[in-house]
Amino acid sequence: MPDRQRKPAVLSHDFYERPTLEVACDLIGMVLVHDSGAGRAAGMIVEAEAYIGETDPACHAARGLTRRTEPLYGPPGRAYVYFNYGMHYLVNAVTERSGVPAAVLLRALEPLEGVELMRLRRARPLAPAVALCRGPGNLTRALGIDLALNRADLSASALTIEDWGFRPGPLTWTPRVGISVGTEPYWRVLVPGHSAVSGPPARRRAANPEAQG
DNA sequence: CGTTCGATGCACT
DNA sequence: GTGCATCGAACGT
Repeated sequence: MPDRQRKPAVLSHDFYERPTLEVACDLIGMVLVHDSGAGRAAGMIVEAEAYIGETDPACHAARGLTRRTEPLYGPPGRAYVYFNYGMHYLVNAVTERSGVPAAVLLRALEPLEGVELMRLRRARPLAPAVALCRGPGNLTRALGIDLALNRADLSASALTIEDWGFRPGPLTWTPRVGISVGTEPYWRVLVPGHSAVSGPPARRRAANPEAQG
């Protein structure tokens, strides 16, 4: 667990109302917290991806405004949660400003609180703690995030993102993963070498802190 | 170590 | 009917 350097502070809407790539890298080290009836679970964000506008072919807004993509066009600082592959919920933080469809997909967390609750929710409760929130589908499962939290206010709801003072070192940017278009830009940001980052073990080990900033 | 593939349900055309 | 911003088990090497 990284050293905590200050008391938790919930991120305000201003944090999200900025260029999406800035928000994406600044989210690394922040803490996603879900306070539910079942209890509290939280983890530090170690991997994220930016999806930016209707011209980004991998962004859900590439095909325009629909009922599903409506939250992307809404105010920044809200959650955009959707259901994928028939079994996984994925959570994004909406960025930019109203009318500009953009968001940051949260892909992996280092568990900090509620590890036992995460185990109860996960399909593989015996996995090492660091693997409980590795991958975008896994982290929503571990934190109990589903469509009920779509459009939730990330500054004032059961689902928040907070600054606990963690400041990971230099970050690495790579192409986004799991998509068939829009793989050119390096819009995935992560803590290099962190064992909670998604992907095969070889790739996680291969990352080194010198990679890039 | 690597790759392949089934599960599973919904939004959108 | 098609295609997913996935996961992990089951294989092959």
